Order: sequence, then structure tokens, then C-alpha cells
Amino acid sequence: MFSKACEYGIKATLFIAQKSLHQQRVSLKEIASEIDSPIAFTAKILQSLARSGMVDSHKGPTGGFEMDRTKMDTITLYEIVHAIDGDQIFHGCGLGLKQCDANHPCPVHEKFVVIRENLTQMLQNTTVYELASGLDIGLTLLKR
Amino acid sequence: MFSKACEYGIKATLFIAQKSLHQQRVSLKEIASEIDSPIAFTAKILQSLARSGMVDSHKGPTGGFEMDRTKMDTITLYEIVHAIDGDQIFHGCGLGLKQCDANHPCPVHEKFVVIRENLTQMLQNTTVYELASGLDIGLTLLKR
DNA sequence: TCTATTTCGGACAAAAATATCCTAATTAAA
DNA sequence: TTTAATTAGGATATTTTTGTCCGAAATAGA
Repeated sequence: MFSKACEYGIKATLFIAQKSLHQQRVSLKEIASEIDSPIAFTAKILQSLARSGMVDSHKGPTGGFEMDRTKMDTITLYEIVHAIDGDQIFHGCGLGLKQCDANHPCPVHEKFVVIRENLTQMLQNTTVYELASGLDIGLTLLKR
Repeated sequence: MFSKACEYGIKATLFIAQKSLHQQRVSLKEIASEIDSPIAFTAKILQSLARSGMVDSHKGPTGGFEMDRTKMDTITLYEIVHAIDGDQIFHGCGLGLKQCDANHPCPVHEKFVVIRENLTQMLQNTTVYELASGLDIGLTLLKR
């Protein structure tokens, strides 16, 4: 469904958010270890997420990543997925046609509109805070 | 959502089915041209679909691909997607965890279950015949 | 039987995604 | 001011996906 980059990006963001709930900044190393991802690749993704304002990064000793509460409440899975994987998954044709819309539909157009609408709504309605909270109380897991 | 191989596979199958509605066998060349796909790559996918019994293939002059009406009514998008892309999309964790289930859920597990259930139902309820018919009456398109 | 046409299937190639390595820039603290 | 720790970012490597090439096998028809 999502690229590996996107999976890592979501998990990293959620881990950062969870730690930020306790005013803890986390390092790249910690993140990669906690979400079980390749460290250098994760670094790239975090760079990109930092550039697009999803998380805050700080260099130097005691540096690392963090996310303030306002962002946790504002940013949804939709923003993260969109920032990393683009909008192909939200707007691209299910069969790869360049031009596919209600006027020139591919055979699965109508059926995919419904699925994609469900997916989009779900992602847009799911905040980082909501998921970070679930993590924090041990309800959900980032590894295994 | 699907791999390129899967997109081509679905489009090829639908084109074969549409032509079979009129007792016409179609060649690889025709198929690749009609669905706007790379010919040799399409050949691989059709081989695989033929091996798994989704379509029938015949060698030699007047050879090509066809699909009988019984198969059109029986085979759904689910079978095609499953044959080409496997069941990752249906059963894999949205965040890539190896073990992710109701007892050990990732942060998005519950939300993804719903989306995937929608997708699975839609694919299982959509027969090749239904989509081939839409194509045949010009309601939908395979190119553009 | 011969020929032309078609799918089959293995080997190879190119492109994209995933992953690694190394140096630079920044910065907190000694 | 120096040092050590940390992210930033460019270059490179590996793996997977996508795509190509070519000869083999089958087969309809002359």
C-alpha cells in the first residue's frame, strides 16, 4: 500500500511524537532502533520530514527530533503519506491510465473512487496525537 | 496501489474477455497495443496468468489468448490481483510489521482492517464479465 | 512436410526503490 | 576554544521491479 520510505516515515513520526508527549527529544539512532529500520535510510526520510515541517530537528549534542503538541494535533497520516509518497495513491488511476475520470473512466474507476475516498477520509481523520497516545499507553506497537 | 505488472495483467485480462464475448481470440501484439503496455513484459504476465488458469493460451498461427464465459463469471479482480501481486495487500501490515494482528496491533491496525476489508470485498465482488461488458458497450476505456 | 506465426521461457538490461558510506555543518558542554 | 555528538546532504551500492532480447516449442495451413 505504502512505500517502505512511507512506512518508516510514519513509524518514526509516531515514535517522535510519543516521546515528545514526555518532553523527550530522540536521536536518529534511537528512532531507527525503536522502529527497526535501516538507520541511514531513516535519516533521509527524517530530513525530508523535517524540511516539510512535520517534525523539528536539532543538531549537536542533546540534538535530535521532536514534535510539539500543536503539530501532533494538526498533522494527520494524510499529510505524512502525501509528503513522502505524493498523491498518486489518492488521485492516480487504479489501472495506471494517465487520464481517468468520470468522463473517461477506466473499468474500475467507479469502484476505486469509493475505496480511495474511504482511505483518504481515514488518513485525514487520523491525527499523529491519536496514534501516539495509543502507543504511549501500550495499546499498540511499532516493532515485531 | 497495484504493481505495474498487476495493472497490465488486469487490463490484458479484461481486453481478452471483451474480445472473447465475440468469440475472438487475440494475440499478444493486439493486447499490448490495445492496453498500451510493453509487449515483452506483457508476454511474461500473460504467461503467468495462463499458467494459473486465468486465461487460455494457444500457440501457432491463429493462436492467441481467450477466456470462456464460465471463467469470466467466476474469476474476479481478487483472483487476478492475488495471482500477480500475492496477498501482501490483503493481509500485510500497513506499517510493514511482520507480526501485526488484533493481539499485537500496530498503531494503524484497526483502521487498516476496515479499509482492506472494503478493498477485498470490492475486488471479490467484481467479476471479469462485469468489467468486460462495460468495456464492450463503450462505457469504460483501457487506454488514455 | 515445410513454412510462417504464435506463445513459452531463459538470460539479460534498465530504471526505480531501498539502503549504505562518508564528509560537512552545527552546536552543547567541558 | 576545543571536543564530541548530532543532523544534513551528496555520492555510491544493492535489491527489486520493470522491461528487452532471442531462441525454442508448438501449430495451422499451404
